[in-house]
Amino acid sequence: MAGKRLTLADVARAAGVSKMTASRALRNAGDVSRANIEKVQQAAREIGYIGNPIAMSLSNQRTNLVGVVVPSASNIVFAEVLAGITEALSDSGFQPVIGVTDYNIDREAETIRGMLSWRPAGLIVTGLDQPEPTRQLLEHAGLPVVQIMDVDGTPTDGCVGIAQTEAGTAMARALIAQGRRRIGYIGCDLAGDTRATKRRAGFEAALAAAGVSLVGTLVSEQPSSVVAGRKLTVEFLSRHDDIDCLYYSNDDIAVGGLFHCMDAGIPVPEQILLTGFNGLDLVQALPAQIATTHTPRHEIGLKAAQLILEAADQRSNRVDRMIELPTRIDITPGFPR
Amino acid sequence: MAGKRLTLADVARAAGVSKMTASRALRNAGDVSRANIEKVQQAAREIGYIGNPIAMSLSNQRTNLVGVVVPSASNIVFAEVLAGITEALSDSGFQPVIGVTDYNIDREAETIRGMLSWRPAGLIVTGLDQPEPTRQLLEHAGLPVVQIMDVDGTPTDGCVGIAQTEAGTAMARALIAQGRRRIGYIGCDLAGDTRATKRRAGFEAALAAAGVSLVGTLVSEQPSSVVAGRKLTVEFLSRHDDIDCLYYSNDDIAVGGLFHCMDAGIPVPEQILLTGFNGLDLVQALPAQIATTHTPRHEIGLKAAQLILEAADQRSNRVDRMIELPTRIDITPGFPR
DNA sequence: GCTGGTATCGATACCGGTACCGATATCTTG
DNA sequence: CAAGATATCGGTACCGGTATCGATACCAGC
Repeated sequence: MAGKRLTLADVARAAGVSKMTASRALRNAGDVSRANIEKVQQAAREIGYIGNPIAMSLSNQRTNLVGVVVPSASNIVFAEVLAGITEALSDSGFQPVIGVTDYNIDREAETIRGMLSWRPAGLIVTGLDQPEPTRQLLEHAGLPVVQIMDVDGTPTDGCVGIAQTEAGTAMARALIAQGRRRIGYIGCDLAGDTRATKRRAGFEAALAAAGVSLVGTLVSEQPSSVVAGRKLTVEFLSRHDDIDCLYYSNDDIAVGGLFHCMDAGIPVPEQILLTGFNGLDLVQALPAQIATTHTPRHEIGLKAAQLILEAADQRSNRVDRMIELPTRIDITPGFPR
Repeated sequence: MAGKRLTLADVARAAGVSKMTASRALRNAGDVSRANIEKVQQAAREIGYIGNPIAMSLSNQRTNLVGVVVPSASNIVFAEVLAGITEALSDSGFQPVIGVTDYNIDREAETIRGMLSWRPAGLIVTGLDQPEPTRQLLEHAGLPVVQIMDVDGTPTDGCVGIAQTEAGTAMARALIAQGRRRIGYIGCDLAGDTRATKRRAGFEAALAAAGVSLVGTLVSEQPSSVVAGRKLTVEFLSRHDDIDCLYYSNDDIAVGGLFHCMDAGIPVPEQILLTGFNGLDLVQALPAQIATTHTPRHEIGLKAAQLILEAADQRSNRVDRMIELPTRIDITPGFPR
């Protein structure tokens, strides 16, 4: 039943050695005879001792925690990034601590501050475009920081992501190559989501370079979802009916758009080519083709965590690496128009 | 710039008081004059002091952490539960620490053990059916534990979820009421996912009570996804063609099934009524109707976290409450057959 | 036998907070 | 004015580990 938790002193007593020797024995820290190592480990096992990471952290000024800051937990994209992070950390002895900001910069600053107070072994933060005070916070944190999702800018330390602006540009070129000219944009570009904004900027720039301008734009401040995408599409089409292509800020809303088109009898992609972003699993199974840009979400999480682990391994407080992962455009030709 | 981190002693020195007085002033712990409270808080603000939760935890034997153990991070269902938990915790001063088990019971035990070593303020664990050793671990953890998703069984402490078996039963009755008789089951029932198994059991039992038995069953050990659902449906239909209804273990694979039916020209729900589980946002936007059971995923997370907060608030180490949340069947009548 | 080296161990001092209790000063009260 | 109450402070001992360094024992070498 136990009263209080067992401490190292209990192990030491059970093994008939000092606390110090017990500590060294359990950590394989040397300066202990083989006989005592076994005696201590045996004793620890028998009484069911579990170390106290809090005391350990206080003592040696570092933890086995990795802070992760994402804007949304329910968005499947970040969920997959988190899965990548957890996978990389799973057998390393490190534990992720997740913070969610809801795309709110104040909450982001607060979350980061809260995490730093725990002196984690490293920090993974979404995005490159924190406001200056937050950036300072990261800069002077004195621990490895990896910013993820994005490489369009200057990271404070490490960085793993994709070229967002370039992704928008590439898709614009691909759509033009498909012969599309009357293109609309529909987005759930939350204020805090600079990635979507960058893609859109790259997209519009490339269109302009080809002498094309957007027929119309519809931007919502709601979080993206299939339902939202469907509604936005209805609204957009009620304003602009002469359209041969729609660029959505992500797959979720593009899929919503597709569902509307299917119900409305609009041939996709023949009449309207729908374009999302991310390359979600879902997209491959759809009963009609939509274009998308595949992004390595899982791998972003994986790499980011690996960078932290490497830095922690060599007791460095910097990562100082920038990793750009490739994206891939997936576009099935519609009938030529 | 800074050399090392600021400590309470620095604040005390700056304010011209003792460590103890500074500590009390910052916590509003009483026994401090109004003048000193302001002097200390002013000093803390000026030098930019951030408390050290590690030292604090070691000292008063409790943390502001809430451990959360889920089987999957990328599954949207758990992502939404996590969102609910983060929401409930967001302004409470508590932080969630998330652990992912990948439906592996060994990893689950290990994860829980790791979390307990941090002495969190509480623990939220997915499922009621941990193996005995793990159950013991929770039982003797000496802190509030809430098991979530499921109320079909005996919780070790608190519990927030839905009646899974009953959900299966209810859907079976609803389908029979719709006139469906030739029913098949398609599931991604991972070994560790006892919820899906319970629903299926309830479903089959209710069918049997109505004198109906499943035409066929196809179960996969892969994680569920839209793509998987589509493939499984193709396989199922190649074996059993005389079907008027399919019960899937969740919405993801049901949607995959729908997509196949749409491509294959099978009228849904007229010829085959498709039935998922969860009531995902996605389902409302589909271009064809599928039936589903709405589950309060977000609210499960919310309530679970609230229970932990309440217990932590009154320094209790138990929750001792069982909350069953309602589900709602959403079924649009197809043409009578 | 004495010296220096190596292996092994434990006492002590932290890490950065908080709980507890005693000390001091001011204020009441009879 | 003595005695007790109240408000406010600080010293000290923890919480449960680890780093450091000195102590001890045993060995080889001369």
